[in-house]
Amino acid sequence: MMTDYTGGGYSDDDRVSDWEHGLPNVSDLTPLSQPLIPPELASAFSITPEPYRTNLDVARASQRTMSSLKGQYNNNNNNNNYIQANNWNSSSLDEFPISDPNGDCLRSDPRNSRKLETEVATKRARLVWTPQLHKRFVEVVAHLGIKNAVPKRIMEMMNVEGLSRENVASHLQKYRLYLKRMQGLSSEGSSVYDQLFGSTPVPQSLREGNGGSMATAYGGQMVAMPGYGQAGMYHGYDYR
DNA sequence: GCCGGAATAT
DNA sequence: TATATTCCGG
Repeated sequence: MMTDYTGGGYSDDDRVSDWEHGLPNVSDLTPLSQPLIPPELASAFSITPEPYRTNLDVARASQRTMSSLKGQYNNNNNNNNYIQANNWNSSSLDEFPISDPNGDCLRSDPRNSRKLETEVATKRARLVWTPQLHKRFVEVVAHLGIKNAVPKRIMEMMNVEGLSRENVASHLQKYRLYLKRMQGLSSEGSSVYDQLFGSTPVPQSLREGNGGSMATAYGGQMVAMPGYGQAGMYHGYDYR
């Protein structure tokens, strides 16, 4: 793909920069959501008007384009649309409640800022549950106890900017599945899974709840979600 | 209308 | 598979 007419230190990058420099400014462009032919004009000339597109329509279309391009070239820059929390300072359970919205948290990472928020109604970027976030999640669930560990409460107590109730609900669903699965697999003693993945104990408060009635809801077994073990390694990154 | 949870979609 | 979205009760 790289051609060989790069000479005299004029690299491809330079050429791209020059090319980019000649591109029109964003403000010079007509928004895609705006029809090229005004509806009145279209009807006057018996032209079928373009379908109305909202900014959201445009955003989705462009997202489809980008993801199809991404799939086509399968490059390694695949985390551009993803939220990652790499610098989450986790804190232990006894430090609750945590109220540090401006700390080193989820959206403080530049990659987490939503693009073109004001210009286009973008869909929220897909959340990545890093080990830090997951740890926080588990701590909060433990703190709340099973009765109160519902998405909204968890979300509030996690106190992570931009984290939605839906994010939490989805993760909670999976977490419960793991708890149930582990319970089944290791009816007594430690299972193979514990040795394979390392294990995160089901927090005591999760078993106690507030009323203390739900003693064996999950059997008091050791449970871990794969990928969130204590080793601190996830997707090849060392988060410790 | 809000919410939680399961089912389903991407 | 991980996460998002939809669906259905309460």
